[in-house]
Amino acid sequence: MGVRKKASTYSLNEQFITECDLTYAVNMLAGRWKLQLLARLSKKTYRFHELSEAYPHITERMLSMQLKALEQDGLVIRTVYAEVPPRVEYTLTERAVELMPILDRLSAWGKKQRGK
Amino acid sequence: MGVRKKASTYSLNEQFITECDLTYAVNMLAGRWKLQLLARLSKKTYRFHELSEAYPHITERMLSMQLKALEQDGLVIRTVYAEVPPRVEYTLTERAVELMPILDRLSAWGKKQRGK
DNA sequence: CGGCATCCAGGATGATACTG
DNA sequence: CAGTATCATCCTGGATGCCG
Repeated sequence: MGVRKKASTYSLNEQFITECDLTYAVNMLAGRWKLQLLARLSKKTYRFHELSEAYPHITERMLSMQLKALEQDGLVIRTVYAEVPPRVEYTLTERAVELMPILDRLSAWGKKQRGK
Repeated sequence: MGVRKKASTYSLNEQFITECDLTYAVNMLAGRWKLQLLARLSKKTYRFHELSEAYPHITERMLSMQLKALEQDGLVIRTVYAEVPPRVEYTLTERAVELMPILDRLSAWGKKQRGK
C-alpha cells in the first residue's frame, strides 16, 4: 500500500493520535501480502510450502520477502528444522497476537464502509 | 510502504480476519501523508493553505493528491467557497471520526512495540 | 489561494530460472 | 523443500513550473 518504509520521523505534537507510532504500526502492515499472511498464521503454524499453496498467486519470492519483513518486525517467528528435506515453520509472535483484535476492529470498520 | 491500490479481491474465507475488508481499510490509510492529515483534521477544519503551512515538507502536489484520495475514500469532506480569492476547507467525515479510536488503539500498540 | 501538468528517481512487486 | 538471483515493470512520491 503505498506506505513506504521511509520513517516519518517528524515530531508533530499531535494529541489525539501520535502518528509517529501509528505510522510505525501501519508501515509494518502495509506490505502487499502481510495482512493475508498474518490472518492465516493467526489460525495455526504454517510451513513455507503450505503458505505457497494457500496463496498460489503470491510468488515464492514475495512470500519469502514478506515473511522475512514480518520476522524482522517481530510479528512472526521462523523456525528452521535441521532435516532433509528442510522444514521451516512460521508462527505469530505474542505481539502479533495482541494486534489481532485491533485488526479485527479495523476490518469490521472496513466492512461497514464498503457496504456504503 | 508499498500497499498498492490494486484491490486484493481474492475471496479467501478467513474467519478471524476478513482480510479483504482489512486490506481495504489499510489501503486507504497507507498513503504517505494520510495519517498525519487525518490526525490534524481530527482536531478542527483546515484550509488548504493552513495544511500546507503545517506540513511545509509536504509538496502541494502531494497534499492535493492525498486529500483527494481521502475525499474519494469518504474520509474527508472538501468544501469550496465561491469567493475571491478562493477558499477550500477540509473536514473529517463521520466514518473517519469512527475510525479514530481504532487508530488510537493501533497507535498505542505501535508505541508499546517500539519501546522493545 | 488552491491547485494541476509534466517529468523523473527510487522503491515495491512480478516473472523466470536456478540452488543447497 | 525452501528459498535466492536476476531482470523487468509498475507505482508512489518528489521537483518544478504554470493557471483560473
